[in-house]
Amino acid sequence: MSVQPNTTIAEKLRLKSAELTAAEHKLMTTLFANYPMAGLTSITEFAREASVSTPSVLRLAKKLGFSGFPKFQERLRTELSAQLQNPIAKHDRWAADAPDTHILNRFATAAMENLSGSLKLMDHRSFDAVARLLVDRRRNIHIAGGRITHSLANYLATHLKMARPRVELLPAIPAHWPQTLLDMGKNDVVVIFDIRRYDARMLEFAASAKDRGAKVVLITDQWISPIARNAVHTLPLRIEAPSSWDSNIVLLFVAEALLAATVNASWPETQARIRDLESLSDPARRVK
Amino acid sequence: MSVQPNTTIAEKLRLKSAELTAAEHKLMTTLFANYPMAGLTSITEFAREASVSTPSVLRLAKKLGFSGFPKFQERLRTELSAQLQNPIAKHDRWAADAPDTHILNRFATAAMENLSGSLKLMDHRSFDAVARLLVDRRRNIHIAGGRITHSLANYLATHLKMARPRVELLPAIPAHWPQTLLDMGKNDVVVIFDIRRYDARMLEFAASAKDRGAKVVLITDQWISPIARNAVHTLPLRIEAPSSWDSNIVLLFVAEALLAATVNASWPETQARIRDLESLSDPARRVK
DNA sequence: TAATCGCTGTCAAATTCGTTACAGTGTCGC
DNA sequence: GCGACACTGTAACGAATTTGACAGCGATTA
Repeated sequence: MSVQPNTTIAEKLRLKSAELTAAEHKLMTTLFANYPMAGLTSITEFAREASVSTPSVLRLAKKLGFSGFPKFQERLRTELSAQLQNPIAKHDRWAADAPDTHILNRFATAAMENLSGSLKLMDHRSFDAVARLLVDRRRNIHIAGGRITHSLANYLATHLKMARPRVELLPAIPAHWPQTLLDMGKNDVVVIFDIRRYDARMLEFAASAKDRGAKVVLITDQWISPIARNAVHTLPLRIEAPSSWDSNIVLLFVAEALLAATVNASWPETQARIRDLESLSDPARRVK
Repeated sequence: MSVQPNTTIAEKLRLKSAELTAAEHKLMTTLFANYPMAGLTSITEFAREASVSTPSVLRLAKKLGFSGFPKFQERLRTELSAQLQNPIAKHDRWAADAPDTHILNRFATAAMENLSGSLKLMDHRSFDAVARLLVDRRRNIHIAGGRITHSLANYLATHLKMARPRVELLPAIPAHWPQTLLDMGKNDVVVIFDIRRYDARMLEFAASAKDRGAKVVLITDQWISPIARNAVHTLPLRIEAPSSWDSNIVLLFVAEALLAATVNASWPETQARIRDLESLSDPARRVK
């Protein structure tokens, strides 16, 4: 049996520590003193830190089964980034008694990773700035989505309409967009969902909206839609999924978080508005 | 005033993000996607990872105030080892430098809990059974949602239509439902999203559908809609959120997972269908 | 005591990396 | 339109790294 591919370098070193030479022991202790950062500098520095020669480092790397020092370093990096990943990903069994390979579990893992990845990617200041735009009741809000994301735009629009006036969903059909552009000015905010493959017509729409003074807010994926050039705020998200499509869960996450932030920021008005809405849809008031 | 020695590279990037060029933005998102490990490889690899040229990396490093790439890297390493020493910083994996009380973090925590809670609640055998119904191309699929969940029903319907024929979204307006019921028989499947406050008319609709022999699939919350009495499969989910509304993220999660399961189970046909669809929407084929 | 063996460092070749200079590309303002 | 400008990639250079070859050193054994 040869080297286990999944054992960490620390474990390998401990296992082999009996067979290590003096210089190699020095390297080991140096590495453990500041694991694994000590091994992430150049081979020269690592050697100097341990007061041995560079070839000794190389020999150690080879003894552990690596073809060279860069490979050794690559493994250290991989280990570390795995360790830095959200510990939640180390799930203690998701769906009860379903195997880890079950689509539910694979999707759940992907969703968690997308979520934590998106939070790292996103700037919370931009998020707050967008929320402020949505709270401002003097502004007209337009929500737009492409072929895939139109339902999400719809979701955001539906809920935002409950919280405040002057919210419109951009029609799904591009032929109807000019009517919306017609009245657009610097009091308007356009929230656009655009993920790959990016929609060329949506880009034109965003450019026109910007030309007319509207503020464009873009919610996109990690590869960033070209609309970003026309946007005042861009929220990039991770959307990878174990399927032939991307996952739009994080888009909904951001939509809901924006809604919550908007509602929180103007709770008294919103509460009154919702009461009003409910009384209007109360059957007791309807004509029999 | 010059560069603050104690600001992290992440903060610097966020502060300067407005002044960054397109290539630099790519680098930033790449770095954040795997922070800070992505920056600890060679300048060449980092550039390739972000699909930009090596000089662009160098320019970014200089823009942030470093004399060269190695200095930039050194800072990343210093940050990382500081973070590794200090276990409190381990929480920084979520929204960078935003407080734990920030709505983004609170919402993310809720989403994660809802997700893992839902997986425990749900029976994966029911899930598989639902997926099998959706795969069967002889059946007619109807997707229905209430006031809040109609966008999600729309999402599922839109995507399912790409994967297979005979998929219809139930209109939002109850007055149109009888037309759908008219032709419903035991070959029909009705997928209903229903979360609290449960929709009385949707319950009537489900009962009628069942009476006519259709199989009703219910996606609901943990308190379980009364429609469950008429459903052959019920998928209960957790939907609590730190806001005045519930969170529908897990509903979308189940919708996407069902889609993925459906597509996986009939990949050859689906793939052919999607190719066909794309050739139809190819502009080159359109009448000029 | 001498010879062998294994370990370690020095040195230099080869490779990779980091950097600079320059040219092409697109964009904005006049 | 048409310069001016900023941005980006290519190419070439110099610098640093990585690696292999070799020789010195010490320990162990005959």
